[in-house]
Amino acid sequence: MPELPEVETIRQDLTRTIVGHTITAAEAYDDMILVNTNPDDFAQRLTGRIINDIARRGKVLLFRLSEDICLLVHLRMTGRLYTISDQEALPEHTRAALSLDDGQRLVFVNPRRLGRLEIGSSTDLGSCRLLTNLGIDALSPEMDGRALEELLQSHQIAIKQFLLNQKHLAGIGNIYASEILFRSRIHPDRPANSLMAAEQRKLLRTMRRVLKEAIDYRGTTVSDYRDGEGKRGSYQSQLQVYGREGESCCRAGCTGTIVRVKHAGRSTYLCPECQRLS
DNA sequence: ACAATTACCTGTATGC
DNA sequence: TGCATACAGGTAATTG
Repeated sequence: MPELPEVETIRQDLTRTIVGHTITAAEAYDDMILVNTNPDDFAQRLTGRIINDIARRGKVLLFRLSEDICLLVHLRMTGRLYTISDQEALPEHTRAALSLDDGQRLVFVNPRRLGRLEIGSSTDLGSCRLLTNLGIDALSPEMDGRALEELLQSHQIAIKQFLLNQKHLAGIGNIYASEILFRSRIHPDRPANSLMAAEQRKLLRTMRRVLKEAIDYRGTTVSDYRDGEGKRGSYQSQLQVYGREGESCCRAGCTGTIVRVKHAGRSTYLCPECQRLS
């Protein structure tokens, strides 16, 4: 569920609330969500560690702990990561929980069990499974016009699917792919390597603007997403095409109607008037 | 190497 | 109400 803006919002929230604290207990209740570890090892390696800082790469959160331990978290479709009080009952579908020295508890809630927690070494992040095949972060300064052009020119796959592939650039998911292409006025079926230089520049500018705006709005809550305190985001109010099939295009002077199509089984929303194939 | 398809899970909404 | 089906913001594995 969460894409770059949602994961970044959680990172900012948790940086404020849990960095500097010590983990006093760590429990995992579901083997399936663990990568390169098991419940006993999970408890043993995390207990007593101090949370030094929280980083993000694409949709992956990295909790850098004392002793060079790094806890990596990918929320996939329905994962939530937020703090509660250790006086509260664990929420339904809690798959793991970290108790902290100040009475907070960080819970990983994941109904569909597609999310993943991995324990790695801060000095050897390259060997972490959650980071393999991850391209440059979409908001990194390294993802500039030259880097994007380089990536686009070697692929003729539809631009929608190109944007969703995390090995090209990391962080964009199904909601923001539709929003970014609509605001760039690029048809989602356009081959990646067919974009003109002006379109490439527009795509890059729009991508940065939309992702940053969504972070300012604390992410998009269509259904499951919650921030680091368990609260909803608000960027859903700003969505211009996603989930708006049958509604009128919002662009001034356009009389088009938003349609929904499929790419690799996933919904794509667009305005056929604003986003032409030819 | 690239692209397309399938599989992994479970909760919710929809239609009959 | 019960049941079948479709769908969901993600990625990995498999196949061509």
